[in-house]
Amino acid sequence: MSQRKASADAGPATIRDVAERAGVSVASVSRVLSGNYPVSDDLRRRVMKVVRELDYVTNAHARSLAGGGTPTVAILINHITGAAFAHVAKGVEGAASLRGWLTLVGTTGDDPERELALVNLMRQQGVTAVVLLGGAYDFEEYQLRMARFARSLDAAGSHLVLVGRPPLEGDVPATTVDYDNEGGAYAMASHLLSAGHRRVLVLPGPAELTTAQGRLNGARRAFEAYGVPFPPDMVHHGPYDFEHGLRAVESVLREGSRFTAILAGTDVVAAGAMQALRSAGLRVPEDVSVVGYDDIPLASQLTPKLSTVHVPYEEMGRVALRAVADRREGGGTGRRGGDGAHLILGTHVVVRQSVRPPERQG
Amino acid sequence: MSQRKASADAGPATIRDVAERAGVSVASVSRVLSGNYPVSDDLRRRVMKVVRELDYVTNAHARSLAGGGTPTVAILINHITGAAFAHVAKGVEGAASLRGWLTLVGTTGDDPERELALVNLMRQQGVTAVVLLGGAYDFEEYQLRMARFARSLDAAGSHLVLVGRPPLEGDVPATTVDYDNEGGAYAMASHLLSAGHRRVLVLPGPAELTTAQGRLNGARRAFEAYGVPFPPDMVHHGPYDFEHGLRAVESVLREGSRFTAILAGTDVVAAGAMQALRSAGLRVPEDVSVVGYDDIPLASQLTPKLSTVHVPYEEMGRVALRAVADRREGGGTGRRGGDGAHLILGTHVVVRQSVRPPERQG
DNA sequence: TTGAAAGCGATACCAG
DNA sequence: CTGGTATCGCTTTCAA
Repeated sequence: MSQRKASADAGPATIRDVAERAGVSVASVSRVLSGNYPVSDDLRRRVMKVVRELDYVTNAHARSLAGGGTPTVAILINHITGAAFAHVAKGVEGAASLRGWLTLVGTTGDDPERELALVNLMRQQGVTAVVLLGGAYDFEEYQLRMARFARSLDAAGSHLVLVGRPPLEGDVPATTVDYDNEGGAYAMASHLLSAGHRRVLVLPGPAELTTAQGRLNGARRAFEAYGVPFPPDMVHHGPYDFEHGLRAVESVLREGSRFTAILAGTDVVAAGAMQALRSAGLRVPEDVSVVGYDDIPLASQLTPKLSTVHVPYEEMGRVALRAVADRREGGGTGRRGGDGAHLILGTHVVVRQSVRPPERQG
Repeated sequence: MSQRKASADAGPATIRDVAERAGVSVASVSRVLSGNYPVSDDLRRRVMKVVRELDYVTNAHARSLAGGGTPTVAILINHITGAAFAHVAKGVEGAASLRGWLTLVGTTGDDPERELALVNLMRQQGVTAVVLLGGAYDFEEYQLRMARFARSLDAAGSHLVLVGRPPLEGDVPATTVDYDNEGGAYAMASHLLSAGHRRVLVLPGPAELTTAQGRLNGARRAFEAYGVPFPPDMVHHGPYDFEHGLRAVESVLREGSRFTAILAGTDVVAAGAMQALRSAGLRVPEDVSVVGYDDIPLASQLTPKLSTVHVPYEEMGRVALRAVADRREGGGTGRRGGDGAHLILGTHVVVRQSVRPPERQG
């Protein structure tokens, strides 16, 4: 039963296997593989040969434990489907892999319990940063909850990044990457108003979602600036989905309310709204103008092409990763380019073909 | 300067910190936390109290090294955007987190180099399984390449799962989760043919992509079965995107070729095609019938609603994860429910509103 | 330049 | 039930 010395060991090859077979020390193998230490060409050759023979790869866990380790970002999102998420994720993952970082993904399904569990799980994994994506539900404890996450992660040597969410108040170790949500809505609504629209159906999204609130506020401010009334009965909250846009417009049409334009909370909602209008025999933009928000590919694929607010999702992802990467480089007590930092990217209206002055409508 | 014994240690708390502060052994703390060993209520209470005070979480790397460790699946995909991916990912991630597994995501950007690098990276991470997603480019070395991956991963105690890709030939330790791609195309084409269409424009996708090849073959077989000619000039290859659908139809229209229906390789391509038809003043389905493939949400959001082939993407993700999970449970030398296994899920035509007999067209 | 040995943090086996 | 302790695979001083 003394088959322990056999080369047919169980499990993957270890650094020791490589060392023995190459007739060198484990330290040397480690040095060759890390590449951040001077080694003789001969040694390198011998080691690499064995590495190839054994198809050896370093055990990342052991490496992490010992000090080295691949930096890792974790992206936490409510729902993995949804174009906006995909683009932020693309930005994060792209920037991460560019630096040799790993990307983890977890979904919370709108469940605070799961969110907590995931943050802790990521803490266990020793991730370099945790990126929380997408609008947050504006419950009372949001600030406390996030502050707790931030401190927990910070204490574990990790860092919290909020993307597309409201920043944290006070001295909390977290970075926020946001976009000018309200400004975009203000500009979009202004576009409609300046075209002459006065009766506008507003479908901001879920009432409790911070992004929806911001978009609604932006619109309201624009109306005020134009001195145009903003009747509450023209605002219909609901999920950020096609179905909601469809149903909301159907019901408003059924009630007989008059409107010349629709300001949708997202492009997908706008698509649903357009569908409903079409079914009702109404043309866009001849009879009703429609605008969206997000500028996902769908917007330019609709007929007519949808005028909307461009949100730089992918760039937000890149910026988020860069923020934590820089922070890491800068390391130590140097200027901590991130703590409590609030980066805001711009939004802008993309004018396409779904808006027309009401004079020329119906 | 002797603040080393202070509780304000550097870095996160370790199991030893907890043990000391609770006045118990590290072994006991480990037992309480693992929960898979009998401990007294008193001990548990004391330990948990300290755990909360210190906001302690176990170091996943150390745990993995020592034997325990969270099972992890890695999803490798060409491009992270794209609805089909999102749904498979949802299936995998959902099934994974249900079991407490972690999900890693990496993108290859169609680059074989990066694919290799990622597989190795995952091997280092000691992931339980690597899921390769999406059609593969049918180059000569595909089989060899994948076989190599499979063996590498297998030797490292991991497992390769191919989703939506052709299975591996020979005795290779990999699992394939596929769908009846060709069958779906056959059925879809038959649907068009039985409606009376004879001149059909086919936009299968990229010529080198296995999924596109399968869809094209399915269509061809259907035409043969109906004794209808399948002219090469009615087949236009191109990317799986909106733009391609748009351009292809525009150019065919410009050339003056006649057709009464379009068989698109994906729903997105179909959407582009519909856009081009509309621009040309052609109505769907009155003038031209259009069908897609995939059945992503977009399909039912188009006007008219798109008839297409339903592919159970999310279920494929779930099945893929279940396969590796079962394999793991069954463990050891027991029946290895996975090696070389090839699971094929069904597809079916979803009839909506984009097809009409040609007699009633134009 | 290279080798020997001390941890990194947690698990699990072996005593008590 | 609870406490020591060897061990996992690798990195990194400290010597040679």
